[in-house]
Amino acid sequence: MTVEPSFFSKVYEVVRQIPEGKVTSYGAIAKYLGSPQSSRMVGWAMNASHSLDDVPAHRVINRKGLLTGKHHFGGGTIMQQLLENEGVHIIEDQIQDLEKHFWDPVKSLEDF
DNA sequence: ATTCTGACGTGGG
DNA sequence: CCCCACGCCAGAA
Repeated sequence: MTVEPSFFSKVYEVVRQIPEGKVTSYGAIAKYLGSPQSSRMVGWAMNASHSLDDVPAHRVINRKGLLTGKHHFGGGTIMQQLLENEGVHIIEDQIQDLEKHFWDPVKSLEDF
C-alpha cells in the first residue's frame, strides 16, 4: 500500500531544497503542496521540524518577510544570525530585499 | 465526540 | 502600509 507523503513530509522536503541565502514563505510552500490556504499547516509542520536537522526552518518566514518563528528558535536572535550568516540582511526581525532573497518552490520545483 | 489553538494568507476598510 | 475578520487543516486536551 502506498504511503502517501504526509503534508508534513512534503513540507520538510521543500524546506530542505531551499538554497542558502534564500528564504520562502509558508504560503508559497503550502501553495506548492496544493493547499495554498493551508499555510497554517506549514507553520504547524515546522513546529515538528525541531526533531529534524535537515530542515532549515530559519529560511521559512511569513509573506511579510518577518521572522515570525524566531521565538521557536530559542527565543533569541538565533534565526536572524543564521540568515545573516547566509548573506541575508535583517533589521528588527525584518528581512531586507525580500524579493531578492525570495525563493519560490513553485517556480523552482514546478516540475518536481 | 467537542473545543481551542496555531511559526499564515487573503480580502475589505 | 495598517487593522479587523474569516478560512483553512491538523493535533492536543
